[in-house]
Amino acid sequence: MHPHFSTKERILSAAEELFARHGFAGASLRQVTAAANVNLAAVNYHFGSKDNLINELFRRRLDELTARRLEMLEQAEAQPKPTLEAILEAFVLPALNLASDQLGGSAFMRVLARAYAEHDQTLRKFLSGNYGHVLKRFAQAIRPLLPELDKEALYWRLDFVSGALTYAMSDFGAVKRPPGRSEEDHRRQAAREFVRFAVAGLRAPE
Amino acid sequence: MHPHFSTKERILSAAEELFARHGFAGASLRQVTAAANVNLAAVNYHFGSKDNLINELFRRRLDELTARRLEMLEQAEAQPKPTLEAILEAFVLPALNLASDQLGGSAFMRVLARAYAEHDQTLRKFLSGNYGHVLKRFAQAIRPLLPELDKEALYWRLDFVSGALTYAMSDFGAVKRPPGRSEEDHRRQAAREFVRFAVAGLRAPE
DNA sequence: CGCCTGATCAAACGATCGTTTGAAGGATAG
DNA sequence: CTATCCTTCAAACGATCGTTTGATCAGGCG
Repeated sequence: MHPHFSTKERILSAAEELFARHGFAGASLRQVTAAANVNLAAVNYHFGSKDNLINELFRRRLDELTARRLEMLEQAEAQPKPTLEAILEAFVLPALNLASDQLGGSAFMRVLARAYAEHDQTLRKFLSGNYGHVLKRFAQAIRPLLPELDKEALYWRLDFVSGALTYAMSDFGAVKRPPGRSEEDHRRQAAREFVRFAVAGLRAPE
Repeated sequence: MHPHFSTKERILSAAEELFARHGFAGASLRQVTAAANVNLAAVNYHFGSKDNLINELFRRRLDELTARRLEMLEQAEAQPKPTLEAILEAFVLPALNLASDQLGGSAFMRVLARAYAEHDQTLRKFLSGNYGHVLKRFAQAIRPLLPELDKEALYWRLDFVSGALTYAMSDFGAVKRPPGRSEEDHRRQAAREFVRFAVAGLRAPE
């Protein structure tokens, strides 16, 4: 089908789409390998197990996503007067670009939202162990810009922000793309609306 | 185990907890019936199928939740000058009460977050068909209070609000209840923080 | 008592799950 | 050419899935 993509990548892309649609337990390796046009045994040959396939699926996207986020964050902090908007954009824009630019990026965002709902220890441990430092890093960056907010209130609001972002980026919501607008415009609109919303929410008077 | 609870209710409660933890496909009926201390066949006898058990699980909680929300909304609208805060509280407080007061309410909120991630048509159709009118009703109530906001922007922001609420109430977040504070105080604090955040976000200048 | 009805039970149904096996293919190096 | 290594393949493994079956139990009523 796609001879220029390797077996591993075909499996990862098919898994991304099917896990997004049916969940990790709900999509079987037989569905995945059938969609990827590879043999069933290829998953265990290349990835060892289904659990490890899931881990590699996240690693493929998150390594680059967190790198871009921290990169933009440092650029924002390097400015003489860093703004809350710039910091939030450093968090939102890389995710938006992943979701709209890259093939299957939208499916990955839905998979990511599923990961938040997983209380199984294996995946949670993997994600928080490898990527948990990013959220803390952003909290540190935001804190001096909201000195009047006590620590607990800030954490509350950051929780609200990440919840809203995850939800909004996963296409779960009611806002449908109008027929006349391109996918990219739709997502840029979403990012603009989201940053406005989040900045105002974080700045709410105590 | 709980002789004063019927078989149906024991199944519903056990399913709520296990579906919250492992997902709909990830938790088996054998796990559910074992946790509920009932026979495996009891699920198909009382509910017909696993899918219908899931539907009834939502119906048990959502009927009362939406009733309380609409009730509080009408009270807020009956005031001479309805405030955005009062309307949002009508949306938030019943959910928070469910999550903290009722046994298993917290698990139900996590199940609800999972439902948002389900793109399978069966559950989505059931939920939007039975409870989709509530969000529209709240949008109608909020709209005259934010006349400067165009319709699309309002829907965006309401999406963010429900996403933030869903994730915040599902214990996915970082905010844990401090040891010295009662559950009720924690919930009231969460509601206060959330309403402040949401009001400010909704009122963000265009 | 005998009869009926609804609930619960152990057991089994076929289907599907993740994983493993051993053989076959296909390219490269000596 | 043969030998080697990586990959792919069909087939099967035991386990577990949702669902169904038919027997058994308990209680109300004539």
